[in-house]
Amino acid sequence: MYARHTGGTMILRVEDTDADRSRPELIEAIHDSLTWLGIDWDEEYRQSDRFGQYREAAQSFLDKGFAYRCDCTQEAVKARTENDSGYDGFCRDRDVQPGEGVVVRFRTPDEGVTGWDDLVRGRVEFENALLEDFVIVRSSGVPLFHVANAYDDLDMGITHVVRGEDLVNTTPRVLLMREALGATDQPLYAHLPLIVNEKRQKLSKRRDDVAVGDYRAKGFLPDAMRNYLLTLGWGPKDDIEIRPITEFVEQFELSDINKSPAFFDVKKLEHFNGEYLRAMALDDFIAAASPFAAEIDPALFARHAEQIQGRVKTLAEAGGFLDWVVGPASEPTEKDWKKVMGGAKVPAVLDAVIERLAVCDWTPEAAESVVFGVGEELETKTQLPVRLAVTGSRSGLPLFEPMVELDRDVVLDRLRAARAKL
RNA sequence: GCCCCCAUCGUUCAGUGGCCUAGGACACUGCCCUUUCACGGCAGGAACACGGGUUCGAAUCCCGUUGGGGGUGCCA
Repeated sequence: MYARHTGGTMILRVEDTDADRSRPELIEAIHDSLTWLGIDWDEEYRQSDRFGQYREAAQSFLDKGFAYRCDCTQEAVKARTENDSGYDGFCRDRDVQPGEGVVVRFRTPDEGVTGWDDLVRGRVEFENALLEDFVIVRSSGVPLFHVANAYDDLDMGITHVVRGEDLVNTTPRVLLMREALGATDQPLYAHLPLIVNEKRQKLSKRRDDVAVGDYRAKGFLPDAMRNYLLTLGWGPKDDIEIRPITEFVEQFELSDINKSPAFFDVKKLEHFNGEYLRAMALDDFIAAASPFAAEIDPALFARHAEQIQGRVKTLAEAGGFLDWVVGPASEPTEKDWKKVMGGAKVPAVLDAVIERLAVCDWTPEAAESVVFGVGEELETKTQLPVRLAVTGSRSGLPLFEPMVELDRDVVLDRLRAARAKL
C-alpha cells in the first residue's frame, strides 16, 4: 500500500536463511497468496542466494572487533547465568579459533541506547547494556537472518521496513549491525499491530485460520478479503469502508496505523464478501461460483444464479441452495416442523395443494397460483408448509422456480409424505 | 524473571484540549418491505479500564494502578 501510494518500489525478500524450515512449496504459497490478493511486487530476492555476502559481512565484523567467536554450549551458558539473563559474554576476549561447535557472536555495546522513530509507535529505545551478545553465524557457517537483514537493508537501499510488532525486539540488533557496517542513517520502520484471535493472542498456525488459501477455499473473494484486512489497524478518514483499492492507495499513510492489535472478525469479512458478491456481474458470479457447485448441472445453476447471488455470503454456500433440487429434501428440524406444520389448517392446505398440483400446468406461475389460491380460499398462508414439505427448510430461494425443476411426482411424493406425518 | 508495547460500544475504525448529550461499520433488537429467506429502508440498545494530576476546559497531555499482548533460539 505504501509503496504504491508513494510510487516506490515494492520488494519481496524471502528470508530463507534457515535451511531446515525453508521449502520451495512454502515460497510458492507466499507467491500464490499475494498474487491472489492482488498484491504485486517489483523486485524479489532470496537470502539463501546471498550467503556469501553475509559471511563476508560477518568476517568484517570479526576483523574489526565488532564480533568474536564463541564455543560455549547452551548448557554451559545456562549453568553460568541466572534467570534467563542471556549470554554472559564469556568468550569476548578468549580468542576462540574456528572449529566444531563454534559460532560468531556480535559484541553489543555496554552502554548507551539504541533506538529509532517508529512510524506507528513513535520513539522506541533499548538500553544496550541489556542486549546480549547474539549469534550471527551458526556453527554450520550459515549466517542468521538479522545479519542478512542488516546487510540487505543497506545493500538494497531499503527506505521503509514494514512488518509485525513481533519483530520490535530484534530491531536494535539490526540497527547495531547496520552501524557496524558503516551506515550512518536508519531506514524508516513501521511496526504494525498484530492480528489476534478471540482470546486476543497472536494468530497461530495450529489454532487459527491464518492461511490466505483457507479463505480462498471457503469462497471469499480476494478483493473482499483485501478490503476487510485494510480496515484492521487502519481506516479511511471518511468512514467509507468498502471501496475500490485505488482509493485506499490514495489515502493510505503508515503514520495513520493504529498501535493496538485487532481481532479478525469473520462475521464482518462475510458481510464485506456478500457486498462484493452482489456487486458482481451475473456471468462473473456464475464463473466464480462454479467450482463451488461442481455437482450441480451448470445450466440448472445458471437458471437460479441471480437469486442465489442475492443470498450468499461466500461462494462455498452457493451450491447449497439447490441441494433439495439435485438431491432429497433435508430433514426439517423438530422446531421448524412444529412451528410450520402445527397450524390447524395445514392438513387441509396440503390436501388441496396435492390435489391441484397433480393436474395444473407444471410451470412456476401455475404452481404459485395453485398454492396461493388455496391460501386465499382457506384464509391462511400456504407457502411455508409447502416449502418445508418440498425443501425441508423454512428458508431459501423463491420456491416455485426451482420447484418445477423437479418432476411433478417427486414434489407430490414429498407433499404426501409430509401430509402423512401430520 | 527481564525487556518492549497496548488500553474508545460485544468487534472494528473515527476522534489528536473546547465542534463529544463521543460518530461510522459489523454483530444484536424492533419496525417497514416481502405469503420463505436474503437484500434494502427506518429506529434502538451499546464504549472513553481505574486513580491521581496539568488546564478555564480532557476520550484527547503527564504519572501511577489494573488488565492484556509481544519478545526473551545456533527460528523468522
